[in-house]
Amino acid sequence: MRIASYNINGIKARLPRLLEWLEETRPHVACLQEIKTQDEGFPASEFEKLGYGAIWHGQKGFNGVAILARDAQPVEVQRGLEGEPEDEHSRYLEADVHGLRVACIYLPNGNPQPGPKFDYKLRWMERLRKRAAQILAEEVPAVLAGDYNVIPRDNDVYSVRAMASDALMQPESRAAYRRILADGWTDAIGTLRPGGGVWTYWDYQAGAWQRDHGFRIDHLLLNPSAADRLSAIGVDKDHRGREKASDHAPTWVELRD
DNA sequence: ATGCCGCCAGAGTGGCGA
Repeated sequence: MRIASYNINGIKARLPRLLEWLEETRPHVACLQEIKTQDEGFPASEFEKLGYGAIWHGQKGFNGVAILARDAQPVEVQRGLEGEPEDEHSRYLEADVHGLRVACIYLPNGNPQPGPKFDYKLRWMERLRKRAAQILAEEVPAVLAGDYNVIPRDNDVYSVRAMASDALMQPESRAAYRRILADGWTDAIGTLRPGGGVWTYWDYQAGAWQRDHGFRIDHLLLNPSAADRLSAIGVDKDHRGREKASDHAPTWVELRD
């Protein structure tokens, strides 16, 4: 079973590319981030035509997450994270589907740092950690998939120096990420590719794609029962190189049945 | 040092977020 995470950077602008990717790769579950649409604008019928059920948590203009499932309807468990009732960003959606608990995550970027956006990022990570701990206690196979906006290690970025002051690789961001892992989550790609060099994002600017100036910020975290079933990981890198592509590439894990 | 892109308001372009 393949579970993919894909920051699509606008579902309206990306729809042909997204449908093409679904048809070509047929993931069992696809977690989408940055759909950038209100709930009314979500093109559920387009996914239905391809045999995908969906749930979504939209927002006007930016953010927004969705979970698609092949030949199944995800059963929503939670939307949003507890801890800040005034936080209206649509960044978290959780469902049961295909015998798994799946969370779709769009973690705050946090730039510029230092500043209120960075503080929000760190608070959001602690709120996520609390929810993740509750999921661990349920002991169902679980995957936390999304755009974490965290570069976990120095070998997950094309240039440490170029990104040194970025919120994505500040020590505080990395420490918060490591705390989640230390609770019992396995970073699937980090674990199967300890040497690094796997990118999931290439900026639109500065010819980053052509120069292969990328980094790894899209992660799939597995609880122990899911990690026991991990058989492969991958990045659908060729989709990043197509016309009108997202700046992220689809990133996935394969779990044994 | 800079290079892009999607979305919004509101009808040009500029602002925001990334």
